[in-house]
Amino acid sequence: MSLATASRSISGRGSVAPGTRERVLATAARLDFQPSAFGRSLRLRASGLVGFVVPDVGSTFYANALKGAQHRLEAAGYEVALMDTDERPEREVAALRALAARGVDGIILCATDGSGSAVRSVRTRRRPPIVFFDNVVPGLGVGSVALANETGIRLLVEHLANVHGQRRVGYVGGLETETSGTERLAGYRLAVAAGSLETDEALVRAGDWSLEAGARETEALLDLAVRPTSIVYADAQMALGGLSILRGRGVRVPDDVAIVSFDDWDAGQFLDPPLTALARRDRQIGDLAASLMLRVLEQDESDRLDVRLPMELVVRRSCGCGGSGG
Amino acid sequence: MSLATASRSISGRGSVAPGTRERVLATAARLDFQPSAFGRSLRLRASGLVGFVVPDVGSTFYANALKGAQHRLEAAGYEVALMDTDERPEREVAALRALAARGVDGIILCATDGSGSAVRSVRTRRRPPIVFFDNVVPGLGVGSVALANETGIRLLVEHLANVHGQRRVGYVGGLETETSGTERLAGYRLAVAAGSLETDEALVRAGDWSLEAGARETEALLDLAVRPTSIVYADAQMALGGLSILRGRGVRVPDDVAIVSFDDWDAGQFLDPPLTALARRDRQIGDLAASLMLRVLEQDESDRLDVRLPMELVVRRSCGCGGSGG
DNA sequence: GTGAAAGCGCTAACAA
DNA sequence: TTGTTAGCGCTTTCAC
Repeated sequence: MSLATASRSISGRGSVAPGTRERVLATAARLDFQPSAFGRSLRLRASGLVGFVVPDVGSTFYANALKGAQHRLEAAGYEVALMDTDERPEREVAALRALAARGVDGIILCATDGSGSAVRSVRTRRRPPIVFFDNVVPGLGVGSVALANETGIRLLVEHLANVHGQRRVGYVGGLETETSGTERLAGYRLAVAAGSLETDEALVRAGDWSLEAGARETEALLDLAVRPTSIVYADAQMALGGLSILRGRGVRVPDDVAIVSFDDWDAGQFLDPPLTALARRDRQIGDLAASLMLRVLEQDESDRLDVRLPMELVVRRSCGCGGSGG
Repeated sequence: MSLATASRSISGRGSVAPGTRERVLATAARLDFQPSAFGRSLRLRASGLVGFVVPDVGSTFYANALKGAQHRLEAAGYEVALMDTDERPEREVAALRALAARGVDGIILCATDGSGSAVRSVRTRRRPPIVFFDNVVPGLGVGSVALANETGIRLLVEHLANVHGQRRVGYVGGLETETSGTERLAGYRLAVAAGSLETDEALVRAGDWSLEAGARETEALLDLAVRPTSIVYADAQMALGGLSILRGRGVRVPDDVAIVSFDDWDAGQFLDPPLTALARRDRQIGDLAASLMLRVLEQDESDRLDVRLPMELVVRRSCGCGGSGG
């Protein structure tokens, strides 16, 4: 019984007599034999590995997106190689290089550098296909999945304006190096223009998604000669940071200042006051990104696909509604 | 110029004339050459990869532990291969097998199956060293890092008893297939006994760490002929679930029922009421687990090390204290 | 249906 | 210092 037959029996390719195969499988089991991925990948020039690159796995959004992608990919026989860029372009470059060296078959990437210069700067011999998610670099990669950032923020602003008659709405944004940041900002501006709300550039603050930034920028907003009567936060972390400042300063929410935020999450309903926010399907975005990748890997599809996931407004009390949660 | 010289120049091992090396490096850069990890690992019989296996990356605790481990390992030139078991022993087995096939140099494992039968059932030819974290299988592996579960819960119960005069304290526990579950339960029983509190088995409920379990078991506690006057939750998710039930039933917290919980996290202070809980250093546990792993991988240390991270009580208002947060 | 042999990309031992 | 060679574990022609 030769090496070749053993290989055929275990991999299932090629033809082997049923009896022989059984014998091979039995001894393999007895010897705790597992084919080495190295030899296999080396020979096959494919690793069965898909890279997944995010700015921060510590964020539940990315962690859950990862889970979604992992599930889908594992079902298709792939494993995922995770890289965390810490929101730093240099680390993004390093991650991309490392994944290429590891021979991944594809990369699902949340770009930290929206201009795409990080991605473009990485020159490697093998260039695995890239699916962007959350932060998209236009024109690059074989597809993308992202949230409907712009319409999401518009939903928020329009709710404040139309339902609560808000005219002076502040905005605490995320990083503008990321499309999730620029698109949300664009959504704010569009909504403000469309609703003829007050357009004061002092109302528009740039944060970096963090609790601290939320606190800092909220303070800036409160220190304005004329305060906003409501604030839109581009993510939940910053809303939390803002909430702590508002509370610390004795500002009543929503009576003095109403607040709403982009991300929703489990605990939103338990805050004081319960937070009006946009719900997203964390896992779905990862799942979709994985599906796009598999489409390329398995079906060889080459037409690019760009998916946008709609957001749903979850009304609670921080916007001024009397609603649920209490 | 031969293959060997090129290899030596790039890997930095062996001696090469400075001029030659420079020339090699230059052309390598020009050709975007990267050594293939497959060939390298195959030859070296080492992958530079460490597996990291958790029950749920979606949980911020594990996600941050992962980040901590990743940082430490990357600094030492390793990459991490993440696996998510979804809290299911079969998946733990599958993950362990997959990692072995991928040739990881070591595995950092949060066991889902505290009995260790999952780990033990995995027979592979190469057996990478295992460092346990969070959930430990006693006697297995080369080391472990976990939280001081028992003393942590005691801190909580003792605070309720000594500061707030609580005598009838309910407990909503986690999975008892995990050491984090059994140890926390043990801590509760110890504290109850030590403080001569009411020992009614109906007060002790078993959950599974989830929001839903927290809600369900809290209902059971409220439906008791004689309600507890306070509840200890073994994690924050369940505390959140409990909070929603308490609120829904119009039970005042902390006046009617005081609550405290094991995990603390960013949003704890913004809840209504702010949650008294135990703070942990999420990333530190991952970092430590990685250090233990590196100790084995790099220094060949063979004496096992078992580390317990102390917990710190963060007093807010849900326990009955008048403290900060509002 | 089965076996022999070549080769994927790399490095280490040895020879020059 | 540099080159030659063998072999890590696997799969796949190509004979048989």
